[in-house]
Amino acid sequence: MKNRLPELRKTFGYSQERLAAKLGVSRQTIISIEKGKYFPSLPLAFELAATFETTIEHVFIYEGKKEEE
Amino acid sequence: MKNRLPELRKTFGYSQERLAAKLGVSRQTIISIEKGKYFPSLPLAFELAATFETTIEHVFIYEGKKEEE
DNA sequence: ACTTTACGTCAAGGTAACTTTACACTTTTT
DNA sequence: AAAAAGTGTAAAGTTACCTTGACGTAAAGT
Repeated sequence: MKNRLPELRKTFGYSQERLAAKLGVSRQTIISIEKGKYFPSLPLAFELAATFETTIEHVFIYEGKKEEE
Repeated sequence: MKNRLPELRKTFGYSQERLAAKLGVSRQTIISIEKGKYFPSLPLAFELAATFETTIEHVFIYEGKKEEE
């Protein structure tokens, strides 16, 4: 799962801290998601997409679980 | 957070059990998500959207952060 | 009537997402 | 040069997601 968070965040002029505050999560959460440590919850993914005025699919690039069944 | 899971699932002719098997999750998980007990993880949301050949935004309707039930 | 299929609840337990706090490094600003 | 802003790591704790298993009900097939 790749994500365009760092680019989008910079485009919108947010620091990690301000973005975290805007979304109501911790800075650690932003860092961890940007670094791919784990996936955001679906609500947080929606909030992120809304913040950057786009879709979840545009922010997060899901490459598939493993192989298709 | 509403979702169109039951309708989409029926449209594609899946029982809860077969859908769960296809996605590699338990039937409980499908039930809980359909009933709105909790939100799916982002990867699972992607898998669901892919299964129903649409977008996450079409399957799940997010109404904002502060929502009860 | 009985078995199967489908949907649902409840409960105990594990793991992943998220939190808080603290510390370290680099770059920018004063 | 010192402070401030921005990014990063790590540890320990809480909560949300997901699991397995048992059980109940009702509809549809033998």
